[in-house]
Amino acid sequence: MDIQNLIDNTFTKYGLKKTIFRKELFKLFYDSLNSLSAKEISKQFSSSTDKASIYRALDSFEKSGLIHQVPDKNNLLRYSLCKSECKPNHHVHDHAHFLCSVCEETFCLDDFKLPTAKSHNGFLINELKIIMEGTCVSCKTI
Amino acid sequence: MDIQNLIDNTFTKYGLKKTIFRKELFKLFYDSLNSLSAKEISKQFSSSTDKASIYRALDSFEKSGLIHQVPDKNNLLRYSLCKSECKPNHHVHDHAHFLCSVCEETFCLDDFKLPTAKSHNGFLINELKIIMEGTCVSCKTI
DNA sequence: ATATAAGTGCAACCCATTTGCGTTACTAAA
DNA sequence: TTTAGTAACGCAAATGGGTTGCACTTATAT
Repeated sequence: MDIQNLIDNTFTKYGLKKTIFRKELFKLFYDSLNSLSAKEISKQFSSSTDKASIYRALDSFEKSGLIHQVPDKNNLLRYSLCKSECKPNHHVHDHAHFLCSVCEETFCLDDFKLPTAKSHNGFLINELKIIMEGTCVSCKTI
Repeated sequence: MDIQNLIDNTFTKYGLKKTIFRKELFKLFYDSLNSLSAKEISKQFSSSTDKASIYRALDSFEKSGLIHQVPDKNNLLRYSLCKSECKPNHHVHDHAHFLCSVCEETFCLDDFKLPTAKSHNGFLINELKIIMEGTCVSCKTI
């Protein structure tokens, strides 16, 4: 499925209007290797694009299962494109995240799978995250 | 070692002045089962205690290895008392953290140990965190 | 005692994110 | 194709956690 069809299908499916801005925002995530923060997104659009629109679009994309929040070194809201397994209001993320201390990028380590225990000492576990910090492959070799 | 001696020893050791506020702040952590945010701390002191003093105290306690930052559901700065293994500028935290979705408390799961791998697919790992979300023991039984 | 430096309170600031509101522009139904 | 309904928009103002500058206070060492 190419990106235009993907946008058409998903936007229709979840009642998202196909505005120019939202279509381009989705494409930005689609083309991006890593994650994006509101500030980084803002730089990709003209200055007339309001930050409120960006935050609202991110929020509704997340609710539709298109993108998911990833951790950020500076506690910013930061998102990545979801895999196809994600559904509205039910994200499936079984991988660890890596924060690079040098370039401050966040990477999804898709092959680092998370433990699946559902409880520990009486604590009921709904969600489990593994967040690593260190130096990413690219920064290591500079 | 009782708490007064503990305060005397540690404060002296790390050049922290024994002011009334900082001694009471330390005691608050010492007496608290879980973690504390600046806002929660603020409620425990008179309104003349400025938030800047709280943040500065938290910062210097952390640098001295007395408390460590723990994750928070709402991205607030949140701290817990350290175990004795922590040293100034060198925290040793090999346990997972649990965020309760009901009471929003953060718990240290001291017996849930972290993996110790130093690298993954060329990514160099300095630090690894495991953060669980769900329902804590107390909230489960309500 | 006195000097020094850590700690305090106050006010102002920073900056990411949110909210209110009136307007615009998709979309679906007539 | 027109039209009504509503998602999304832009703008401005607010919110709120955290920080900073500065003058004043207080603990501590000599």
